[in-house]
Parts: sequence; C-alpha cells; structure tokens
Amino acid sequence: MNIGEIAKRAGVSRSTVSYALSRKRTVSDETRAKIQRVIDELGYRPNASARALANGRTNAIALVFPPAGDHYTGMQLDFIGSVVEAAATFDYDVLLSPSGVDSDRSFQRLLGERRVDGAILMEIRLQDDRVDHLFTENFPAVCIGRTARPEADWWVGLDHTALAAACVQHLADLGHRKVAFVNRPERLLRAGYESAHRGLDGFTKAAAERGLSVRTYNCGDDASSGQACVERILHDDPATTALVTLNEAALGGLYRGLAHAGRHVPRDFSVTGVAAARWAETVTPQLTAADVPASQMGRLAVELLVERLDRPDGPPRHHLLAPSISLRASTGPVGTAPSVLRRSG
Amino acid sequence: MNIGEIAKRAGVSRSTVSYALSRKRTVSDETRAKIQRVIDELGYRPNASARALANGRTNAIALVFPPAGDHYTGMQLDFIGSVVEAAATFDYDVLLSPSGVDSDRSFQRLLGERRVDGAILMEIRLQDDRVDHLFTENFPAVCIGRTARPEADWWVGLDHTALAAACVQHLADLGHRKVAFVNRPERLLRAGYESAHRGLDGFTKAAAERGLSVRTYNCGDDASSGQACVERILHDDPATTALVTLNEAALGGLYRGLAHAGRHVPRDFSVTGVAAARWAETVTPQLTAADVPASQMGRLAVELLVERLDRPDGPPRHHLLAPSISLRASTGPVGTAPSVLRRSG
DNA sequence: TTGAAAGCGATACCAC
DNA sequence: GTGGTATCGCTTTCAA
Repeated sequence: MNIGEIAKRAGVSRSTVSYALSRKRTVSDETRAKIQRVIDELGYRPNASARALANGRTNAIALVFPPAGDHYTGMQLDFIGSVVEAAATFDYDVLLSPSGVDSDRSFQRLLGERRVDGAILMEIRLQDDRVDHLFTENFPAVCIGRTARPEADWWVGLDHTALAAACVQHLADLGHRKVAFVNRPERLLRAGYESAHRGLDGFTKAAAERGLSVRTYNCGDDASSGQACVERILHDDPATTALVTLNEAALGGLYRGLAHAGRHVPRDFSVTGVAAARWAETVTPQLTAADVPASQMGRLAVELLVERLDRPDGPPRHHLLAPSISLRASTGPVGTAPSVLRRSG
Repeated sequence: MNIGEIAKRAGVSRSTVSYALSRKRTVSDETRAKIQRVIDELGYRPNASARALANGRTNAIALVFPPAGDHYTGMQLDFIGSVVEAAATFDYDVLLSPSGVDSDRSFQRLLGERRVDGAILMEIRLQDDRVDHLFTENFPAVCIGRTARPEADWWVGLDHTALAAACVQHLADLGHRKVAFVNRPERLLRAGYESAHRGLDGFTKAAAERGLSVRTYNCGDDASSGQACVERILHDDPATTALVTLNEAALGGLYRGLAHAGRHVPRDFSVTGVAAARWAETVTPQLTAADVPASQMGRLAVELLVERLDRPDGPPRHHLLAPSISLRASTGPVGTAPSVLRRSG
C-alpha cells in the first residue's frame, strides 16, 4: 500500500497524491476528494522511512538518559513523561537512549545514523562528553541541566546552588546550627554530575556564610542507603539537628533512619532538600523542599528543541529555574525539643 | 557522507561497501581493510532511514503507555527502563508513545507509518482496542498484561487474581477478619484495567472463601487520595484491621492516614498488597507485598517481541508470573493489640 | 492544475 | 571477489 497504488486507483499521478497530502501546491477540490476517498478506503498512511529519506528529517527526537540499573528516580520518570507528551503535541516521536557517554552504542546509533533530528539530554555532567560531542558537530541538542560552560549551549536547568542555599537559609532561620548534607552517590559526584556538584557548592558556601557547622555525605540512590546514611550522620555528630538532601530516592530511608534513632521529624530533627512535589508529598511528614518542576522543565526542553530545529541558526537559548521552597511539614524550629541535646548537654 | 562517497574514496563499488559492512557476501581482506580505513577516517555511519526503506524494517520498537498526566507510577518507570535497556542489547531502539487508545495520533503514527517493527503495550485493559486493532492487523505486539481473551496474544503478565488471593490468605492466616481492599482509581476500573479487575476478583473470591468481611474502595493514584481513602475505610468500619492495596502511588498516603488515625502498623493494622520491591522498601515499615518483578517483565516482553519478529509465524507465547509475597514489616497478627477493637468491643 | 522523472541512501539480485 | 543497477516509497523540480 504505497503512494503509487493510491495514485493508480485515484487515476492521478503520484506527485498529485503527494501534493494533496502535503498541501504544498494547490490541488483541485475534485481531485483532492477523489484521492481522499481512496486513501480513507484503503487506510493509507505514508511510510515514515521513505518520507524521512526524501525529506532529510525524521520527525523524531532522542531522549538520552544514563542507564541507571535499577536506580531510576521519580524525577527521571517525570522528565520522561513530560518530554514524551510535549513532543507528541508537536508531532515528534521520542526515542529513548540509555546512554551514559558519548561512546555508547545506542547513542551512536541514534545520532550517527540520523534516526533523530535532535536530542534532549538528561543527567548532565559538568564535563560531559556527550554534550561536547554534539556541540562540536553542531547537532541540535537541548540539555536538562548545565555543563561547566553553559553559555553556548541550549538548556533548561535548575539553579542548584541557589536551591541548596535556600535550604540552608531556611534551616538557619529556624535556628539549626549543625546541619548534614546528603548528596547523591559518590560515584555520581566523581563523574561530575551537575546537581551533585552545584548543590554541594551552594550548601557549603551558604553554610559557611551563616557560620553553620556542617558535614557532607554521599548516599546511594535507595532507601537502605538512606537509612545507613542517617546512622552515619548521627554517629559522627549526635548533635546534628537537621539535614538537606538532594537524594530523592533515599528519602524514605532517611526518614526511617531518623525514626529508628528516635528522632521525631520535625520536632527533634528537620529535613529539607530538593525533590519533585509528588515525591515530597508521599512521605510523612511531607517534605518541605524546593520543588523540582519536572514536567515544566520537560516541556520547556521540547519547546527549545523544536525552536532550534525550526530555526537552526538562532542564538542559543536557555531557562534557569529556581523554584522556591514549599513549606510542608518536615522542618521546625530547633529549640522546640532537642531531646538528645538536652540529654547529652 | 553516504555509501557512494565511501565507495569512491575506497576505489570500489557501492555494493562492495555494503557487503563489507553487512558481511552477507565475502569481501577480500585487502578490500575490506581499504574500505574500513576510509570509513574510520570519515566517521561514516549508514543512514537509518535509507536502510529501513531498503530492508523493510526499522530496527525500532514502540513502547505504548497511556498518557498519565502527572500520575506515573514507579512501576511504569521500572517497565520503561527495563524495556529500553533490554531492547538496546538486541540493538533495537525504543519509541515511546503516550497512547491510551487505538485512535491516538501518536499510536497511529508509530504503527500506521511503519516507524517501528513491533510494539510493547503497557496498562492493558480487558477489552483493549489497541490490542484488538494490532491483533486483526497481525502486527507484532507483546502486551505487558492480559486482555480478557489472552490465548491468541503474546504477553507477559501477572496473575493478579492469585496475587490478591495470596494477600488475603496471608492476612487471614494472621487472624484478620475485617479487611479493606484499596484498588486503583474508579476511572481505571471502569476503563477495564486488567490489574484492577482481576485483582478485585481475586480479592473478593478469596475473602468469600475465607468468610472475611470486606469492603472495597477505589483510590486516586496519589498520596492525598490514599490518606482520604483510609479515612473512609475507618469511618465505614472502625473495626477494620487490615488492608490490601494495588495502588502503589497511594501507599504513602495510606500510611499517613493510618498514622493520623492513631493506628500503628503493623501492631494495630496490617497493610499488604502488590508493588515493586523498590517502592515497598521505601516506606516505613517496609511493605509486606507481592513484589512485581518489573524489570524481569520488561526484559521478557522484549525477548518475546524479538522472537516474534524473527519468526513471524511461530505460535503465540506468553509468561504468567505469580511472585510470592515477600515478608517485610507491615503485617502482623490481629490479636497483638487491637486497641480500637478493645475500646469499642 | 497536473504529470514525468530525478533524487534521497541504502540493499541485493544478476552478471562477469 | 567485485561491479552495475533496479528497488524500497516518498518529495520536488521541471515541463506542459
């Protein structure tokens, strides 16, 4: 069932069928109706590969995210969902590529073999060979996150520095002086993950300015790591009264660890950090946090990419978002009932 | 940069380059080396659209899941991740399609325009027009889940009936007599979602056999709905001592509702159900549940689809999984401390 | 307003 | 062991 068959049955040429479909040249109403009738009758749809070959564009984009083993986070899910739905509104298909680096097969296939017109990259690293590669090739890409030299790139990012600083400020305002920072796994920090680095920086600087006493930890992306992390925190300094976390997946474990240690949140211990609202609201008490606007970011990334595809020579654009902290129920003033401090003090 | 260019620079014909790449006919080592050198030098990769057009296959599969608004569940994430990674090992790309029904644009595009060789469908309904459509077209598809007439289809599914029954049995063995069932949202039940229906059936029958007193509820896929649902349950029958849930996304809210009502889990109230292990372990106390082997299911679905694509005329295959219940910390004997019963009895 | 034919970039059959 | 060429299904220029 191809365009030639339609042409034959409608008694016109293939080009006329093509033009009737694309509307790139006028076709008499009569002819158009005739063609349309045949198309409806046969349920014809033009072959995407042939069209892509002729047009030089596939109408598909790639969504590149690192293969996480079994450690996908809820935030990633929200990004994926919003990117796919936004792309659908522009009639773009989305190809998923589980690629951590430039050299991954799937990455090479999607981009090298021109299966897609552009790409959206997740989980950006400060030095990111994927981004470098695409940049030097001038391949249309938009990052969810920023590299160390973001000026020339297209991206939508979060101001992790400001977010972490806001968390510190919030806790400091509540009177907390000894605060722990629960970062993503060390592996990711070493790999140069943007959020882990900028978040850590923001936390450290803000805490220094406020004269807080801090310790920083890396924590695996799962509940049991979170629980173990809290044990370390309280072991290292039992007088700690609050923590800031970037590690959404460990959150449940952090809460559990605190409960096991007999620290009531928020009476004895405050918890805050950066997380998508849906996940902040599943835990009890609900997490006071900077809400990652994941679906907005996914949509913006698609919009930027579509714009870049439509006007390949436009200047780079980006959006830096800094959502404010949503007050929920996991933080409180330090003075209320520092039971452990009293005992030990 | 196309195959003709490579051929010219290597001083051979285009067919020789093609055969050197595909190995479908012998090429002298000398020629091959010459070609390879040029390819490496120019970083040539064959164009996927052209190849797809010539071959009649795209080496891509579709992953179809309903557009969930902002209510994606953790289980869906695990499916997506495992499908993508499994597909990558077979050198298939994955196109995501947010399509609830047959008539969705994205669904029509992916399948009608032959962008993909086959499809994996998630969130199957007992009567599913997507499945019906693909079946009548004999389009290679594999379902994650079963329709009402699964014999002729290819699928990998969960025995929801057995799973729900196992939950009932577990609770009955612990002495619980008044048990609530927390299902997915009513909208999904009405739409005919397989898990919601078969789970409900299994629960109801098993409870009847055991002579339990039960009530069943639909609950939105989010924490606050879960909390509200618990309030309804305890309002309708304060003597309820346990619940079974299929609603992973509401779990955090269910726990919160119980905590607010002063019911300690598992001392005063037992909770069990069906959930992916990662999510069961996030909550405190960790959920005793039938663990959905999401990543195994995703992998199996890909394997079935690849097999179907390789041998288009083989008989339908499927896998019905019935993971047993993992004992964690959310259930306990009813007798221990039924505080409310005592008060009211 | 329409038709014929030359691409797009591969594959694979037919010759030699 | 290698080359020439028709073919996949569509788009678009050129001609009428």
